Amino acid sequence: MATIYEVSALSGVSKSTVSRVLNDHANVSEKTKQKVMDAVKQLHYRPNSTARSLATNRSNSVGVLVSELHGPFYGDMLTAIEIKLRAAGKHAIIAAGHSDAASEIDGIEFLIERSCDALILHVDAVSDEYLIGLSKNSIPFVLINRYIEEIKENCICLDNELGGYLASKYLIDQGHRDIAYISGPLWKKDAGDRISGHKRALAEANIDFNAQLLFEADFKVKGGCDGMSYFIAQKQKFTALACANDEMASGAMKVARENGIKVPSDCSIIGFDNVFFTEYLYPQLTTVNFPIKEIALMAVRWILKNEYKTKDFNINNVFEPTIIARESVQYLPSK
Amino acid sequence: MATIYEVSALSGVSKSTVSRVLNDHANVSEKTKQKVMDAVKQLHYRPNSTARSLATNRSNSVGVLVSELHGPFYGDMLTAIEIKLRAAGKHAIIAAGHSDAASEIDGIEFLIERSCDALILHVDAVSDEYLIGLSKNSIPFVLINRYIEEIKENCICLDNELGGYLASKYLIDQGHRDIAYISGPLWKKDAGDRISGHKRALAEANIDFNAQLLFEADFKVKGGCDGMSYFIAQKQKFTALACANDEMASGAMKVARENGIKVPSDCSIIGFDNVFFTEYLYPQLTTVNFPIKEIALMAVRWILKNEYKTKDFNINNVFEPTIIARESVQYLPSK
DNA sequence: TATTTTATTGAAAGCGGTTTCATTTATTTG
DNA sequence: CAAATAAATGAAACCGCTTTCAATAAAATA
Repeated sequence: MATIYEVSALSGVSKSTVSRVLNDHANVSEKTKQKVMDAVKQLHYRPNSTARSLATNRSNSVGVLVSELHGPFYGDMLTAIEIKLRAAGKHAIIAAGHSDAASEIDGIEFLIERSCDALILHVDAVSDEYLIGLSKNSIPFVLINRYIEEIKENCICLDNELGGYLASKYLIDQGHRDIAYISGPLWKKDAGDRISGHKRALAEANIDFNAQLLFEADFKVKGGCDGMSYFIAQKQKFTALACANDEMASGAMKVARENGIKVPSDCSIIGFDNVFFTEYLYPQLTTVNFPIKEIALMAVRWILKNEYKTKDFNINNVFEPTIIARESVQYLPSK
Repeated sequence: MATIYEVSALSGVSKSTVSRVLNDHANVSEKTKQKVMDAVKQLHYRPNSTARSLATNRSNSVGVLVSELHGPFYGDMLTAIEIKLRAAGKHAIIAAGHSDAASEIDGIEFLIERSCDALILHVDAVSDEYLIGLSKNSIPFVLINRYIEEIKENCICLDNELGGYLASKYLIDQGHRDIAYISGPLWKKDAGDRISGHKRALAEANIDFNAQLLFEADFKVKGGCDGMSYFIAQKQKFTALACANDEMASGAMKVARENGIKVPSDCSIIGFDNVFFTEYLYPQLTTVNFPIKEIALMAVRWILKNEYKTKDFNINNVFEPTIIARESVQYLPSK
């Protein structure tokens, strides 16, 4: 690989000048600029990004830490991030946190050590305090899908409470009053918010919250299966089920089917997130849209604005969920 | 951030020695080693990875280029790669190629420019020649799910032909003789191999290949829908359908259902890849297992062995697919 | 035309490490 | 105990680029 020295030698100018040409500095005559560009082309020269980083104290890389790399949700998120970042000439260094505090901290430190300029974090296990502390550090970061009052400027999230509310309100509007709920792990902020919304909708319709109709699961298919099995075993009456995410909804649907419960005629089900495969379930899943792409893009804009001072983007910190009505919820005529 | 100079000053030894301690070089006395470690701890010193890269000409980062970042398939792949790489202290820089030759080349160059030490490529659009050329370059790379004779040492893949064969053979063994096939884009090597396997299975059972029962699609859900619609419109008789991947199979199942065709009683369907959600479809999809995690891990081992000379791993270049029997294929009694 | 200004350029000093080579100190060996 | 050998350390060069600062050349002003 050719270095700047060789370009300098071949073009007959100092490397300072070569550097200037390469970085579009003002005050370089057309003539020398041309000489340099010719040499660059002839030598197939490409600046060494490491050396450049060392000199500028900028790595042009942003670290992305997500709970998991697989799963329908994160894929869309990473895609959006990668496209936008690359278009800006930056790149993504990724790491997974696995929803475990130690592992998440480990991941964050790993990324910092790799001299990322900024971070995009989708973490749930790590404490608010840790993140608040991190914000006093020099490395800027955005938090996806998590709201912490003290550093709210760094948060880009969905209004999960509203999403939970909308989902249950939708069921209520369809005539349901006995609504079971499968939640995510309650120590996770988003899971907590979603169920709060659920309760608000119930309260608003004067429906008492029945703890028997709540099952705390894991946001995974397995949890949905377990939840539905639990409700069936409980012999509680319910005509609808709200799930805190689509994966659990698909698990619940599966178990319902195995137990001869028809969806939606015997039991309506609503999910949350609107991941791609909800459309291919049978029946197609009614759910709450989580505009993850938009949120991910906004996170990148935040980075571009705050770290790379690119343009003065408008940052929208909170996104609103909406209902995606499909087939898994049915109108229940009042008796 | 503290630098090596400060550690040197505080511990009272030269930075050469500090560097030695940090890199576990032999011939450093216990006493100085201790002094240095104390200073390191006191200053919360962490070596600057950029400077280190510049000096060693190693970035400890490997570039990962995949067609897409989303989709069930790539998620599993990235997860496996990230975990293994991080455990080895390396990191992944990711980029997407979007199954477009220009974009893939762009991505590869982007990664090279970012001074990755090695690359893991999952590309389909770029030509064999380009990759063969690249192999003469200095940057080592592994190719996932693609076999090119000239650089077969760099290829880690599934025996797609065998997979295609097994799928159709399985259908035939279940008594089917009128088998429709929805393939991926035929210019893609894996799609081509899979259908070759299909044809081999047909030939072996003395079934004539019927071009009317072939539909070339896009490996996406949409393609599966289109394929099934096409076959229905054609009014061709078929009792089973093999799809070149699971996403298309799910699309086909959906359209079948919408047209009152019962799966598997009216039509058996088999997929390919065994992505996570196949289990949650209704009926559960019978498919061909693509051990993507194992393949991804093997790719990392390849990199560790060939670029970082870690251990002398055994490299397995070709993996074998197996049938995962679930509910979507039914035995067809011969009349 | 002499004097300022301004536009171009180059030399050299970093950026924060690693590594070679020479030197000093500690150990062995004869 | 002197000489030879091995172990431990430091000085300085280097990795490839950016950037400050000073010097030179060109253009503008008086």
